[in-house]
Amino acid sequence: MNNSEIAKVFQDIADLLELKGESVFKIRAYQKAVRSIEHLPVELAQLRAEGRLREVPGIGEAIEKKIAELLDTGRLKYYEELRAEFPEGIISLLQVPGVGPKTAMRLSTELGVNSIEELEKAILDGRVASLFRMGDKTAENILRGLQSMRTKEQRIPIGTALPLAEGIMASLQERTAVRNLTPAGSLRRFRETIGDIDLMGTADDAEAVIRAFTELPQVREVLAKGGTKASIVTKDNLQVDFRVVPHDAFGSLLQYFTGSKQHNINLRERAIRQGLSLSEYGITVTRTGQLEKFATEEAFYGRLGLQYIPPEFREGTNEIELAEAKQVPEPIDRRDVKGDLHVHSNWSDGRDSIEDMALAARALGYRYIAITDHSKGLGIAHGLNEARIREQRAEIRTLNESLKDFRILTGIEVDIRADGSLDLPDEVLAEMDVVVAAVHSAMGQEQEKMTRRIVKAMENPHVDIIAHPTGRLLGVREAVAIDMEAIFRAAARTGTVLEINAMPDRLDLRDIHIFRARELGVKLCLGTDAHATEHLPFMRFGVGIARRGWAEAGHVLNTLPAEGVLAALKH
DNA sequence: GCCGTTTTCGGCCCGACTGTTTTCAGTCG
Repeated sequence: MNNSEIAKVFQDIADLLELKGESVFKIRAYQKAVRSIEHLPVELAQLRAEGRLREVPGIGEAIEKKIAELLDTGRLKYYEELRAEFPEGIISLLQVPGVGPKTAMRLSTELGVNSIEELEKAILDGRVASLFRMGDKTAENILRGLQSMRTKEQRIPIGTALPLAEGIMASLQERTAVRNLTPAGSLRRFRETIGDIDLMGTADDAEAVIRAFTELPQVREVLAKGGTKASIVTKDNLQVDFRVVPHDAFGSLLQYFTGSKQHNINLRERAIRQGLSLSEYGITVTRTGQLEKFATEEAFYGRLGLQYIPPEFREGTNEIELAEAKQVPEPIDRRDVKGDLHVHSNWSDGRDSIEDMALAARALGYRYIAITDHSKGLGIAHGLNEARIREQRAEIRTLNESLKDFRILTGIEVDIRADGSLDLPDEVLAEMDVVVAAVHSAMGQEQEKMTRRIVKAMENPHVDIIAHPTGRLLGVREAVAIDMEAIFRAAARTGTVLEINAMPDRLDLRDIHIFRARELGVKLCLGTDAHATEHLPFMRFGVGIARRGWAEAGHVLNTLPAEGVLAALKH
């Protein structure tokens, strides 16, 4: 079983224990284990083999045993017995906003409702409202939750959410005197998908800013509106929560609403031991009841004796311990990136000329790009054969003579065939500045074959970079079946660079892969896979995901100047 | 069920909102 399957079992256990009315601390322990496992950069099976399961925060004696049982047998007796105590389907009720464990249990025992469909029926015929301590409003609230669950976009990719949030922030800046306007929540932590957009700001006149927010042209519906906060649904069907506080309390507010939940819980547990109590309003000294306010997050963390923790690190792993020891890494910044190593042109399936791509890249402050059009095997993308490759190289040479302070590297995105061989002969690859290799076909191969295929490509001395290593497309296509640990080890062994593809529907490698690859000494690079000039700025998404993988500038090849990149590539 | 620079036992994050209530339980973030 893999990590997400095991996490799912423990999530179910936590839900079932809630229905059962077990100790909230026990439930919280399982939930903590789930979150911990979800963010784990290594498979549990491997940790167990190394005898290191107990090093994972939230995994103790009991959960360690359960993981072992799941890994050995694929089943868990405790889980099966627990499930047998409840009607099938009851857990699904917990997915409905407004329905918690108490309500779910009553719906099941008193009304025999054990599915979303039965719940809807029971609301519509009035049975839910007739329950003791329930009423029309509660029933209606649940119905609304049920409908929003169906109609609302679930989690949307950050590539969609961030521009929408920026549009709203720009409108708000134009119309009001709001200050410190910034995203919070998962958007600020740069998770690859976002549930709701959270915005924070400060103002002298909070009410005026809130009012302007609810009257923005993007607004379709106002869900709630008060003196300091409001929630709206945009015309894109996205919920946006906005909160405004006085300037001097902004630090603690932003910290609180950035989360993650587990990070905040860990932070507060630690604060209690220091005799402090944390909230969005500030830090209270328990002994005196004195509330201290913080205008910045730096000051807030500083008061707790901690180094500042970048939002992308705040997932409740070991970031607080590192901040205590003043050993938080300095994550890569967009300004560190000196060039783009994965760019297409109209020589294959790109839209724009090489010159236009180069000029656009230079305008972004880059010193170089690598033109990596597709190879001939990708007929659908007008892949290049040997003859056209030579023509393209001549054009690049001419352009390089006229471009000042900028260099176009010659390259190719060569197709990795189903058997791991490459689509172009070694002699042709040898003449390139940069060889990027990628899988584009036969993506359904079984894990062992796919892993061997990519490892074989990495063993080719001319292959510098593996592009979008897992092949996933967010919300469209799952990652190919592949043994990532084996890929990382082969990359480290052969000196092959793994790409962090910045295209917002790819973000591949993903955060936990970047984390693990780094640990194993794998070189990384950033590439946008741009097929038009307006794709070049997608670099910021790649940088954001790299930061979530705790990557520093030194881990990423194209923070070097062009000569440095060429010197570091293996061929 | 986890965990420890107070503890191997006795703690365990904090506040807001809502609805159905006469003081609070349930849910959410």
